[in-house]
Formats: sequence, structure tokens, C-alpha cells
Amino acid sequence: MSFVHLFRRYLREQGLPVTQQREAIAEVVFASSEHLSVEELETLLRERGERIGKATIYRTLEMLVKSGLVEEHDFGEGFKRYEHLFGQKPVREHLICTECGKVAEIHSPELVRMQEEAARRQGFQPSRYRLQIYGLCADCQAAGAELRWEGLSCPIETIQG
Amino acid sequence: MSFVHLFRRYLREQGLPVTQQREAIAEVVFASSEHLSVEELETLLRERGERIGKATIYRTLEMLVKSGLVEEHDFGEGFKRYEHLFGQKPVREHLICTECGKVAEIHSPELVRMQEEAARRQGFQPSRYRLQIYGLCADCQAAGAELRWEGLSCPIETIQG
DNA sequence: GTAATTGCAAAGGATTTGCAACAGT
DNA sequence: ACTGTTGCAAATCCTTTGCAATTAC
Repeated sequence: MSFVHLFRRYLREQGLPVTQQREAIAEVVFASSEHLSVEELETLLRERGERIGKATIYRTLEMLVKSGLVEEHDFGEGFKRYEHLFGQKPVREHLICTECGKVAEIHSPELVRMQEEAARRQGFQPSRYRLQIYGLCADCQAAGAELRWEGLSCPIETIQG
Repeated sequence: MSFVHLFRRYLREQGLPVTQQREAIAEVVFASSEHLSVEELETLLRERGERIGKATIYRTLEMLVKSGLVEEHDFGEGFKRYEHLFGQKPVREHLICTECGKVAEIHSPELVRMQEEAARRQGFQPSRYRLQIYGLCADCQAAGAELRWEGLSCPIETIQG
């Protein structure tokens, strides 16, 4: 696993021990292309025969995030999810279906460029960003779901126009 | 407070009682142009002489969000913040300083348009969105702060291609 | 009057922390 | 050897929930 190697390098640079647990956690995180919750991570580790305490998982994820190799997400589920930044999809733009909870990704370099510009225009030096678009996925639209504005009509045009 | 009126209307439409507590909470939320936490909201209410339980605050905020008049934010602080959607700034694009925690806003209609397009291109019907850009604000740059990539060099260019 | 809300305190769920035993350098 | 980690359980933080007393309609 070449990405695990990057984490090992990071640990050494920081003078921190490279432990079995840290390697196992990094391997599972880098092997998955999903947005993993701590719960899911624990299950995957157990399936691999590793029995690692939750505290260690949290502590290692914190390091992975600090190292810049992994990113933390919050999709409003009440817990965090983690995703490594290497390999297939260097994307952090998410489409979140308010009906079924499915998360899809967008990849739009122009969007990224425009965001950076907008930030710089305000004297801000951007390092990373996160875009979440809520709405209905194609399937739920087909299934006849309605956007949930239970209240006053308040579509995107009104709010953001 | 004209916005409180909208909330009253929403409650009546839903056949729900308009209580003193609900009005007081709505007044404070609509009177502020900040991103309020429940803690802050409670303090503001107490300063106004209102003594309202946290449970009621949470329950009322849930309704305000459902009504479409208020939006919930999560800046990764471990708790939520709430912001009403009317009045001054119809914006939900945030610049978050990783050094001092300050939150600034962007307003960029082209960005909004481009995001909607990107979503629609994938068959997604967007309703609302949220953009968070992390980095250094102008002040912290001036104060000599460095972007906190404590680990491997991993700037925005590398990650986002 | 009736049905819904309030507020307290207790429960809940995710994450963190203290500390003795243990592993990495 | 020495410093830092692990893992458990307890603690913590935000948020939700149960229920008797209260309020809106």
C-alpha cells in the first residue's frame, strides 16, 4: 500500500512511533474509496482480524487528518466520515440527496478555480474547501419525491438569487 | 419584527400553537445577523429577560429550519449554528480561518449558477447548498501565520488538480 | 376543555480523556 | 531504558426524549 507509506513517512518526520494499529487503520482507510465512519472503520478492521479500540481509531484519524492525507466530512448525520485524498477521485464536492441520503460527487475544475478566485478576492488564502449541495437525486425524482420545503415556498432562486 | 410574522404564519398553516417561547426565540434569531449557537441564543434570551429551557430552543429551531426561514450550519466546532435567511445577506458561502476561527462570507452569483449547473448535469435537482473554504484570513496572513499543513506538503493545487 | 407545549432531568450518541499496562525507537 | 501508545472505562459535550405541569386555541 503505497499511501500507507506516506503516513509512515509523516509519523517519522514528526518523531512519532509507527505502531501496528496506526498502520492497520491507515491501510483500511487508504484501501477504501468510500466516506468511512468510525463505526464502519471498526467493522472493517474487525473483519480483517484486527481488534483495535475506538479511542485509538479516533486518535489515529486525527493524525491522518493533520497529515493532510485524509479529510474529515460531516454530512449532518450526527457523526463524521473520513476519506483519503489520493487515488481515484480528488474531489470534495458532494451532492447529498435529502430523500434517500445518497452522496454523489462532482468534479469540476472550473468550479474549483472560481472558488479560489472568490476567496483570494477577499484577501483570503485558501487551503481546502468543501461544497455540499442538497437536493433530490435522479432516482428519488423519478420516484416522485418532492423537495421538502414543508413551509413557505422558499426555493433556491429566492434564497440565492 | 416582520420576519417573526412569517414564522407565525408558518405555525398557523401547520395548525401549531404560537407560544411566547416560540416568538421570543424567533425574534432573537431574526434580530441577529450572526451564526448563532444554541448556547449563544440561550444567553441572548436570558439577557432579554426570557428564561427558556434548552429543549424548547432545540425544538423551536427545528421548526424554524423546517419552515425554510432559518438554516443550520456546521463549522466543525462540535455543535450547530443557526442563521436566518432574510434581511441583509442571502449567502451561504463561508471562508473559515483555520488560525483564528473567523468566518467571512462570499457572495458570488456566478459561483451559484455554476454549482447548480454542475448538479443538474448529474440529474440532481438542487435545493440548497453550502460552501466552506478553509484557509488563512488576511489578518492572520499579515500576522505571519502559516497554513497548517503540519505534514507532507499538500497544498490546494496538489489535492484538487 | 382538549390537545399541544414547556421544562426539567434523565437518556442518548459521538467523541475525548485519565491512567495503568504495553510497544516502538 | 525511555517516551509515547494502547485500550478500557469513565467523563464530556451536544442533542433528544419522557413526563407531569402548564398554556394556547
